[in-house]
Amino acid sequence: MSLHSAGWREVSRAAPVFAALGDETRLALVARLSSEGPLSITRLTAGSAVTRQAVTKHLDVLATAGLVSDVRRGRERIWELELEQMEAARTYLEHVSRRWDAALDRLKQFVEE
Amino acid sequence: MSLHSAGWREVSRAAPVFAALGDETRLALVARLSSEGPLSITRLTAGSAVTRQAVTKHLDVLATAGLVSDVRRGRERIWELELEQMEAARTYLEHVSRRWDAALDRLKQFVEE
DNA sequence: CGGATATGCAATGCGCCGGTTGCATTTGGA
DNA sequence: TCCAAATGCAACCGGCGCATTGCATATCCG
Repeated sequence: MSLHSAGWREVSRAAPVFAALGDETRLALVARLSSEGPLSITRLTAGSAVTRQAVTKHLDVLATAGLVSDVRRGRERIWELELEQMEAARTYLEHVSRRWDAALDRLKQFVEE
Repeated sequence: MSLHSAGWREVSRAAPVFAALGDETRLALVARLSSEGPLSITRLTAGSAVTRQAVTKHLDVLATAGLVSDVRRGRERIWELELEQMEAARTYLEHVSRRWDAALDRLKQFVEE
C-alpha cells in the first residue's frame, strides 16, 4: 500500500476544507452566515469575541478554502456562504462511512467462514 | 446578536472534529482505515509519508476527537474507525446547508416584496 | 533464554496560526 | 467639503502543532 491509493487526491482536496472548519471562531462565522444570511465584516465582528482584523483573517481563510465569498457594496464587504465546498466535505464523510461499513462487512464474512 | 446564539454549543463540539480531519496525514489515515479495515500502527506507518511516532500522535488526536478507537492485541495496537463523530460532523454540515437555504429564501422574499 | 518485532516515552526544533495594535485608505452623507 | 463609518495593510508576538531522534519497554517465537 502506497501513498497513491485510498484516494490521496481526494484527501488533499478535502483536508483544507476541514481545516478551515476546524476553528471555533471560523465555524461560528459560518454558523452566523448560515442563519442570518449575508453580512458585512463589521456586523460579523459585533457578536464575535475577537477583533475585526481577526474576523477578516478568518474570512480570508474560509474564502481560500472556498467556503465563503465576498461582494463589495459601497464601502462595505458583504460575505456569504458558498455551499459547494461544504457539500463536498459532507459527501466525503459519507463516502468514508460507506467504505467503512463495507470493510466491516468483509471482516465479518472473513471471521464467519 | 451575541455569542450565545447560532448554536454556539454545537459549534464548540463540532470544531475539534473538523480540526482533527483538517490534516492531510490524519485524513489519509482515516481513508486507510475506512478502506482496509482495522490496522496496527506499524501497518499504518508503512504507506504513510511520516514516522511511526508521527502516526501515533495523529492517531491520538483522532482518538481525542472520538473518530477512532484502539484495541490491544498482543504486542500490537489495532486501530479502527468510530463513525459516530463523523456522522455528527456530516449532520452538522447538513444543518448549515439547510439554514443557509432558508436564509436565501427569506432574502429572496424580502427583495420581491 | 535471547533476538526480533511492536510500541511507549521524552526532549527538541521550528514554522505557522490566531490574535492584537497602530495607522492608512476609501466611501457615504449632511 | 469634512467627518464618520467601513475596511485595508503591516508589523509583531506567544503558543501550539507537526515532525523528528534517541532510548526504554513489552511481547512473541525459535
